Amino acid sequence: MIPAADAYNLQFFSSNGFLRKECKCCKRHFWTLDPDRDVCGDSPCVPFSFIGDHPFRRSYTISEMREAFLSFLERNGHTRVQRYPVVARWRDDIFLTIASIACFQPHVTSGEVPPPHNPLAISQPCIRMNDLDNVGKTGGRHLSIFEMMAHHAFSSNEREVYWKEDTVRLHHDFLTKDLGIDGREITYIEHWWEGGGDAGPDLEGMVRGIELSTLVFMQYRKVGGEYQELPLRIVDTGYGLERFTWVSQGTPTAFEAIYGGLLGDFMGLAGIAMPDERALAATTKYAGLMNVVDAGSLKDARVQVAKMLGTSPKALEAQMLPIENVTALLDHTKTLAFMLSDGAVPSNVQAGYLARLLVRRSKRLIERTGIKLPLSELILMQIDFWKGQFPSLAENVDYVRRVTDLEVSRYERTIGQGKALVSRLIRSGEVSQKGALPQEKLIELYDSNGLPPEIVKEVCEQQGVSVEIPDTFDTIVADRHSASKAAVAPEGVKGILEGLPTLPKTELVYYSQPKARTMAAKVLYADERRIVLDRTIFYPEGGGQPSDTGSISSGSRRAEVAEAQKSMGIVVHFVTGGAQFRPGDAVACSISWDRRMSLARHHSSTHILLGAARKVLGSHVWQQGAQKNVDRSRLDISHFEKITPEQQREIETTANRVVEACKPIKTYFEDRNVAEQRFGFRLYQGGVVHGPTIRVVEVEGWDVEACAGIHCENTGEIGVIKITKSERIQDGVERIEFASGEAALRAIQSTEATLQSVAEILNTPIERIEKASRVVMDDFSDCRKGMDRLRRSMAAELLPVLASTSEQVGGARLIARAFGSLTSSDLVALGSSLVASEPSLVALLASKADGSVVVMAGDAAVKGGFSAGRAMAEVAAVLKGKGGGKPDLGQGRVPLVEMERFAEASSKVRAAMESLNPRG
RNA sequence: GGGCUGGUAGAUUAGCGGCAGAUCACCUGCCUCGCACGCAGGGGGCCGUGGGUUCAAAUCCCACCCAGUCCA
Repeated sequence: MIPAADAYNLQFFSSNGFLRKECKCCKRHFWTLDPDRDVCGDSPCVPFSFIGDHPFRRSYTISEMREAFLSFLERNGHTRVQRYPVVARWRDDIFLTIASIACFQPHVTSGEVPPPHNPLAISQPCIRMNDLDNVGKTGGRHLSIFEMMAHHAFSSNEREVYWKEDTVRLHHDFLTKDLGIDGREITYIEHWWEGGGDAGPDLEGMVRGIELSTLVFMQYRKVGGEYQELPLRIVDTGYGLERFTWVSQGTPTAFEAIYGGLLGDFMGLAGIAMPDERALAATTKYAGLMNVVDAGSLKDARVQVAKMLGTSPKALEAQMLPIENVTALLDHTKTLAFMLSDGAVPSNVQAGYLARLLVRRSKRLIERTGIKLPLSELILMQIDFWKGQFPSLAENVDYVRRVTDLEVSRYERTIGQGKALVSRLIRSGEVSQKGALPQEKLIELYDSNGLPPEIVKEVCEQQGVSVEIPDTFDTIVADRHSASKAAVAPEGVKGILEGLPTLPKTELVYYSQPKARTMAAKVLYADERRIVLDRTIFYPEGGGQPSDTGSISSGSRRAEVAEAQKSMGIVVHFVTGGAQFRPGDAVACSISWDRRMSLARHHSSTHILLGAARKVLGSHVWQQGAQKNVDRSRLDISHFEKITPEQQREIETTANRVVEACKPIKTYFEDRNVAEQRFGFRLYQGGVVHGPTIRVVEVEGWDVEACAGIHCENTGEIGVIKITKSERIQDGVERIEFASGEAALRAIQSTEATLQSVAEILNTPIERIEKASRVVMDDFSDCRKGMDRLRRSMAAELLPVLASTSEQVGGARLIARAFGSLTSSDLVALGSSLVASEPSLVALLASKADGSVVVMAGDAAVKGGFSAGRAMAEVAAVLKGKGGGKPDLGQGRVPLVEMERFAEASSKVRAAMESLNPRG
């Protein structure tokens, strides 16, 4: 979209003497106080020029800068807001908090929920993984974690907070008055911003070649290709804390400014000294100038910098590479510290996968830098370094250490197994013949076995096999996946309100009177399968809790309610026989009480179990999903390893203690912002909750969640909770299945019944069932072994007897014999002994017990051209059976009655042997 | 959520329709003062589970379970 011509024509600019210019280099428009300036101020149009010469009044540390910003805004009418988690659990479209505004999407930006304060100021740690490869190579312009300082103002038609003028003024004042930057150093580049479906004009604040801030004015929603006005006009600013700090210090890279002494610590661990500051500064400047994006442009930059310093690119690389690795590691470990402390569980899905990716990259960086400490120690160093500014980081230290160590050992195992796989592949012939590993294999090893190409190359070259890693490796992997991507069929939204007139919202009596079993109401709408009432006690399906069932009646008229659904605040009862009712009818409602109580017990149990799991397994446990039902329910939780039987019992015991304690379960509606402040984001276990008010379910002193479901009023009503099963439904997610109340009793009884019937089968009392089953299994095993031995000895004993019955046929000998009670494998065992002792022998053996026939031929007979398989086929044809095989062995089966004609079969084999050339 | 591998003796694995094998570890004996020693012999397998196809399945097909891995 082309923004309106006056979108950036601010009073602020004109009255303060700003001039609008066009950059002679990139042609973008920008505003400046300097009449002589003709470039926009962004790199690559101008180089970084703050290194060693910063334009601030003084230097700031990270925490000083953060405080300067937040207190400046507080002085200017903003309220400071605490940072949000970096794992964006309130969003279903992104995994990580990627910007400060992400904290308020979608509920605040859509206008549904008021912001916690308006205007507000925040410094939000954000994680972005899209430029991981560049981290460390650009002097700190790319970081996987950074803090976005921001002031946000949300204006509507009812209330104007502030818009462009005040935003730019605030920005300019902060930079000039508080930080002491000369106004002529600052340029504002005109830009159009779009993200997450929203759009608006924005101004980029540039100082000395680096973008310090972005001032976005969100005012459109992009629907299709059209821009529609948003109900809110949102000031979405972003001030890069790390960049502000960096520029204020003028250090060669941002890492000195961000990490201070920690950088030196990491360098010390890697045993390297800081390289020449000139080289560092030059590299950073050039990286900015050349807009390094890939390996190619990095190489170019190196050549340039080397020329400038009068050294060779190789020497420069040798000097720079170690520090690039250390700084990247510094960045990755900080990101991990935040993610893991926020409870991210490394896995193969969602945010967990990003955590896994970072662990693996970091592990490789550790190896390259030669650091001897385990990754978990480095992450703990980060926590130690940052916990003063972010106290919550220190709360999960045990979990962070355990999960990191576990994850690293998993990675080592994967790599170890992968290397063995590569070695086997090399030995397998196909590869060793060519002396090169096909590219297809290289891709497959990565895609299926997680082996990075560099490691494959390393292993291969050690064994003299060449490998070529294609430049487009990542693209090839991506193509592999996009080709096989199945079309996702969007599920049609059930139009439960389809065809209904406009109706008022239903009064939800199940909330105000949760113990009401019956209720009088008035019909507002009725057709054959749907009834809408003015009020209802039927809980509609939602939040993993199924709907109530029951009946709606009036005198002799009665409709059975199979299900209730809610949409737009209206509860629709799905019934049979709804046509009997008319709008205005007074009706009596009645719900199936046993069902309701069972559902409530299971739902309350879910909350109790979640709390118990958190207590037993750790505070990284979050609900990943749940489904309640009348006799079984399940709760999915995030956890990094299989729940052991001991842990399962402990969770069960802990949960039942809460039941026994008869704790009150309070449910109430609360302002969203108030509830968030009091209970934090633990509230959102059940997923995204919409609306300005949320319903809080509080198991006193145990668990608090935003939840719409129907609960018991006291934990004692649950009676008992029995965990029936726990399983791993995916990496990082464990499913706990359980039953509550009477259903729990039934579950226990059913297990007992199974046990009972097993005991009957084993003919033993339950108390001795373990021992008895062990004896049975041992006996079974002994029997198998005994049978094997018997077979072998039988064959050995039959051997001489049978051998003496052989007759000479052509150049070979034949033994043909049908037995009464052998199996097919007995025949094979016997036959193989026979032909082993006499290479010219052909054995035709059959069993009258099961109709199996075996033909075996010794080496000499096979060399002579005899085929046991073909002979078998002929035998099968004669005896109306089926069979075949290889030259040395044929097997088949024929109907038992045909066995009487075994002699015919043997003459057939004899004939086949006679036709052979006796000398082979 | 989607894709791809793989599950065979305690461990690592070969076999990929037709007699379940190897190496290490284990046990016994011999040899050496001893070196992850050498030699001979031995024990140890519901070939992940359940169906199906077949005369015949570790092997092919389907479903499930378990493990690993890549992508969003």
